[in-house]
Amino acid sequence: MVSMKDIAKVCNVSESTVSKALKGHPLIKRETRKQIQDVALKYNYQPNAMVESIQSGRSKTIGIAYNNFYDIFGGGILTGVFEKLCAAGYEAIIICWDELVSHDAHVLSRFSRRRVDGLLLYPPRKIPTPEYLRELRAFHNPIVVIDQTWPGNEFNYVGSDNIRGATLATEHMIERGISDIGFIKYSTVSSGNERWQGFVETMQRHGLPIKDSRCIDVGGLPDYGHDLILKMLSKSDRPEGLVCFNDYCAYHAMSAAHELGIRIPEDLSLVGFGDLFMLSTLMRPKLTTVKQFPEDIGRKTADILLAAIKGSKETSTSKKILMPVELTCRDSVRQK
Amino acid sequence: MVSMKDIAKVCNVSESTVSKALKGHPLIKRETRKQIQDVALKYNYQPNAMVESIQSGRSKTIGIAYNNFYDIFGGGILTGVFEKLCAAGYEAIIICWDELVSHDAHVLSRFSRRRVDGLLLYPPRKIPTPEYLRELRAFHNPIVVIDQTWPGNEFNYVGSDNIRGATLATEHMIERGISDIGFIKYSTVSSGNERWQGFVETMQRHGLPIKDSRCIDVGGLPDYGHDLILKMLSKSDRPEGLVCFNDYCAYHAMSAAHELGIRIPEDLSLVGFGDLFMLSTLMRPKLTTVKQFPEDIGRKTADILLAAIKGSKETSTSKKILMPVELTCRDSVRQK
DNA sequence: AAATATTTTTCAAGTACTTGAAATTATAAA
DNA sequence: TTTATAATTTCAAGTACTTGAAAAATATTT
Repeated sequence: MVSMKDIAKVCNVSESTVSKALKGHPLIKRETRKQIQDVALKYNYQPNAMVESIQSGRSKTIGIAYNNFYDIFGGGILTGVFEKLCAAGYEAIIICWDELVSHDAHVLSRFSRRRVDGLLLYPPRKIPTPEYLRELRAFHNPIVVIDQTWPGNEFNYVGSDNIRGATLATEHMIERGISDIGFIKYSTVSSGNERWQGFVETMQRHGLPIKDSRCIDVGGLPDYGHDLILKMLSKSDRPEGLVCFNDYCAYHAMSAAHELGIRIPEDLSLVGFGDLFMLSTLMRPKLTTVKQFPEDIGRKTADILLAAIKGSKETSTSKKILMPVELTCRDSVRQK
Repeated sequence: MVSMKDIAKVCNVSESTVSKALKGHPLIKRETRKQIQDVALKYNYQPNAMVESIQSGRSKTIGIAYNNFYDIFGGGILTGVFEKLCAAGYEAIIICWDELVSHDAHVLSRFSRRRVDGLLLYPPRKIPTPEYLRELRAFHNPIVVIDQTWPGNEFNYVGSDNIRGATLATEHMIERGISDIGFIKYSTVSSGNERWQGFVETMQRHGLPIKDSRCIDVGGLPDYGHDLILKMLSKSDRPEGLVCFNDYCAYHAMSAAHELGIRIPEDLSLVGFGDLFMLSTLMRPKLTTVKQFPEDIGRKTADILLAAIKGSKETSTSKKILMPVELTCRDSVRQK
């Protein structure tokens, strides 16, 4: 790799002259500057970003603790995040969750050693452990958590407005004259509890009963609790409609219904959550679902993180952002 | 961030003593070493990886030019790549294709400035431009290209054995007594041409004709040429079977068939390529397809790149690796 | 106690730059 | 021609480390 030293030698000047010439310093004579810039171009000189980082104390790199690369929702988030990072001249180091926690030592040390300027957490659907929280609190740079929060969470947070989403889903069913509505919960994550809360509040507001036999919790279960769903639907006493924690649950509910000969939406209406690419439109019938905007979530997250990095010294209180959601009507809820 | 200087001050020794003590140098006295290590642990000292990089001339970072985060096949590749990188103590900087080429200047400069030790290219389905190739050739570190090659490609290459895959797909149809077989081509990428070649060779080997009216090329078309597929299938003179470039094409063929009331597999048999997560098993009927192993491709790619980085000076000839594929029989090809 | 050997620690230079101060060179005025 | 002024360029120190050589401290032998 060609360095400033090389250019200095070729141009017969000192390294500091090269340094100044390349950033257009006015103290350097026009012709000298021109010559140095030409030589730099000719040899395709690229400044060593790591040196700049050491000197400025800013690595212009953020760390992303990421669920996994099969996560289609996460893919949308990353797309939005990278768009903003690129525009700001930042790069990202991604470490997948399993690899992060595979070391018994410090979870964040790989990020610390690379001196990332900030941290973006998009963890898998798990409740944070105390050790992990302790490490996060000891981390000296800004942190934004996506899609997961917890009581007393002191970090910046960006996520979908889950309560509103569940409200939209439930009210849509009620509007279509469905009153015997069940819910597939996912209680091991915050978004799951928020969606459940939205469902409960909406049912109560409309004076509708919430029956235990129609609500199951598939949090953390393998295959999104396919067996549990099958069991609930195989009883003769089953709901007319099911609001599902997410599109995967809805998919399992739909295939369970297919197995049991239950027609959708005639015998059972379904609403999903997420509007995941390649999932909600591929199912037959196509899934009515609450649309989220992962790219917007990614962009917003990056904005907050970059702003926090810029104003590092100011002790701004942590931000909690709820991103809008929309109901996308397709064919899985019966007409009135 | 706590530095060696800080630890040296606390322990009342020089920085070089700290440096040696922390890497367990035997010249440092036991007690001194112990004390320094304890202090480092107490203050959670993390060495600055960028400094090590500058000194060693190895950034322990690779660059990944990546298609986009919605690519489910790419997700598998990244999973395999990251597994190997992590084990080798490497990190990766990912830049999505659109962002890479959005600068009119040097495409690879962002990687060069970060001094990546090697490059991994998983580009979108496009033929490389001459400028881009010129830049690649000028790049001083090892390069591995995934899933895309071209005549005279001088770089390392890892991809699925597309010819064999297409052969398996075509022979499966022939075995099931289907002889009027068409093909959905994707001629703007190398894998597309290889699959076409496998199809042609197999048909010829079995003495079966390849009819123009049954073969369409959807390379680069929006929506994987859905309209073209629809047009072909709406003629009364249509094939009994269609070998498709990939699962997306097969999906579009299937939904076109649904639109036209053509039954699958009774009236039309389909074989896809890829066995993409959430696609081939979600379609109804489930898709018979050629399974690829993206994680293995990722692992192999990382192995080759890391080996090339290690033995940088040796001028080993570039490697061309074809990864195995398998036929996964499901329900989209009619029984004999 | 002095000389020698051994152990332990520090110094200085290198990595690829940046930056303000100091030195050098060129130009203008006296 | 000397002096003052302005325009250029270089020096030196800093960033956070590593490394081999040199120095210092300690232990052993005579």
